[in-house]
Amino acid sequence: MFTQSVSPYKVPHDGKPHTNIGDTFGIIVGRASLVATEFSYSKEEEIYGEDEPAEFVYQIVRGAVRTHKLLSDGRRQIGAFHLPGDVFGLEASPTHRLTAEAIIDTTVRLVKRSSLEHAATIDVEVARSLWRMTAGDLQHAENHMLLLGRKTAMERVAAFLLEMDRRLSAAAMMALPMCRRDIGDYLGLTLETVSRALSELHDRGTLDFSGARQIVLRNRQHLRTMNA
Amino acid sequence: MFTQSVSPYKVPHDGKPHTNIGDTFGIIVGRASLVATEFSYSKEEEIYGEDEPAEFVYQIVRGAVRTHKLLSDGRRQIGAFHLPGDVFGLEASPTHRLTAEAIIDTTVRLVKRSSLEHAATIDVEVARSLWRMTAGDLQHAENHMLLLGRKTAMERVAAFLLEMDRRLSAAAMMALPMCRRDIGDYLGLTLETVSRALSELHDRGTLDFSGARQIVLRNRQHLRTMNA
DNA sequence: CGTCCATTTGAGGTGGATCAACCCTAGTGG
DNA sequence: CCACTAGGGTTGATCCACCTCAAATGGACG
Repeated sequence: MFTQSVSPYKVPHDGKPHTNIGDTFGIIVGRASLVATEFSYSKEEEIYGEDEPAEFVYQIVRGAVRTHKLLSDGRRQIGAFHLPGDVFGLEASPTHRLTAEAIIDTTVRLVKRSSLEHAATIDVEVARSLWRMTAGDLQHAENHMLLLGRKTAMERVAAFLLEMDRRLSAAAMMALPMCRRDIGDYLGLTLETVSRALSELHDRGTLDFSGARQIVLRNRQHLRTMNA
Repeated sequence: MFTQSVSPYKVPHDGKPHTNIGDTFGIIVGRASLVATEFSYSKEEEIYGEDEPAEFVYQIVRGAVRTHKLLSDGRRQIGAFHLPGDVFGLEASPTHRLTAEAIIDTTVRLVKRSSLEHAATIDVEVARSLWRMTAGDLQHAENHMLLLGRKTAMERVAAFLLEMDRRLSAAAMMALPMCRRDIGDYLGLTLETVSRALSELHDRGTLDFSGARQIVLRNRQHLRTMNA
C-alpha cells in the first residue's frame, strides 16, 4: 500500500506555504499535538478503496489525487480532484465512500483517524474544524450536482477551467496533472467531448495551449459568462 | 414567511415515531435543552433562499421539502427531498447554499442555529452529531453525483423509486409528494423522460399505479438490477 | 359538471456518445 | 543525438438517448 519512506512529519523547512491559506488541517494537527507522517504514492497508485476502513486522514504535500465511485460495468464518476494543501479521506463514518488514487507521484502527510476523533472529544475547536471541512466538501458536491445535472458540455468545461485556475494557477499558467479521461469522468462527459470543447475555446481565443496539459486562460470573463 | 401557529415544541404525545429511527436531532435538542418551535408552511412556499443567512435548522414533522439551486436561465437542480424526521438547513457556514421550499403543506420544528452552535461548544457529543449529519448529507450527494454523471434515465428512475421506497413506503404503497417536474429536476432529466420511464416500468409489470403519485413496487429486485 | 393542471403519449430534433483514424510528444533505447 | 514507440490527445463521421414541441388524456377540486 505505502510505497516509500516513512518519516515523522516536520514543518516545511523552505517556508513555501501550501496553496490554501487557511490550513485548518495543519492547525488541528498543531493544536492536538498529533503525529503526522509523510508517505508517498507513485502515479496511478491506489491510496484507499471504496468501503475500506477509514484508518487515516490525508493532506497533500505535493502531487494530485482523484477520488471516484465506479458502477459495475466500469462507468466512473470522479467526485473531486485534490491538490497540494487539500485534505481528503476525512470520514465521519467508519469506511471510505470513494476510492482515492494518486494521479501523479504524490506525497501526503497523514494522521490516524482515531487520533483526530479523540482530539475532537477533547477540543471543541477540533470538532468544529472537522465539521467545517466536511461541510466544505458538501458545498463542492452540491455545486457539482448542479453542473452534472443541468449544465451543457461547454459550461462544464468552462467551470472546470475556472476551478483549476483558482486552485492551481501559478504565474498565469495552469499545469493540469490529469488526463482528458479524468476530466471527462469528473464532468460527466467523454474524453472526446472535453477535447472538442477545449479545442473550440482555443479556436475562439479564450485560451492557449503549450502542450495539452499546459493551459493559459486568455479570457476568464468569457468563461465566467458561459458558467451560467 | 412563517404562516401558521407558533407553539413550543413538545414530544409527540401519540407515540408515533418519526420515520428515521435514530432521531439525532431530537437527541441533540434534548441533550442541550434547546427550545424547538413548530412552524407550518403551505404548499410551494419558500422556507429559505439560497445565500440567505442560516438562522434556523429545521426538522420535518409532517410534509415534504425540496432544496434546489438555480441557473440564471431557470434550469434547476434539486439536491434533495426531505421527508418527516429529516433535518435540513444545517450549515457550518453562515448562509444557506440552496433554496428550500415546501412541496406540500408542511410542519417543521426548528431551533436557532446559534443555539446549536453554542451547544456544540459545550457538549462534544452535540458537535459530533452535527458533523455526522453533514457527513450523511455529503454521502447522499456523492451517490447522487454518480447518478447524475453516469447513469441512464432508466437507472436514475429505478434509483429514485428504491430511495423513495426505503424512505416513505408505508404498507407497501408509496405516496409521492412531488410532481414529475420535481423528480426530473432531482434526476437531471425532463418530466417527459421520467413519465416515459415510469410508464415502461408499469408496462413491464415492475410497478403499479393508483393515481400518478400512488405507486406500488411489484418487483424491487428488477429495480435493484437496473440500479447498476 | 366543468375547469385546470398534472401527466401521458407522440413526432421529430439534437447534443453528446460512439466508433474510427490520425497526430503529437515524451520517453526509450540504440 | 536521433529513430522508434506507446500512450495521450485530436478530429471526423455517424448514431442514439434524451430533449423539445405539441396534443390528448385524466384526476382533483370547485
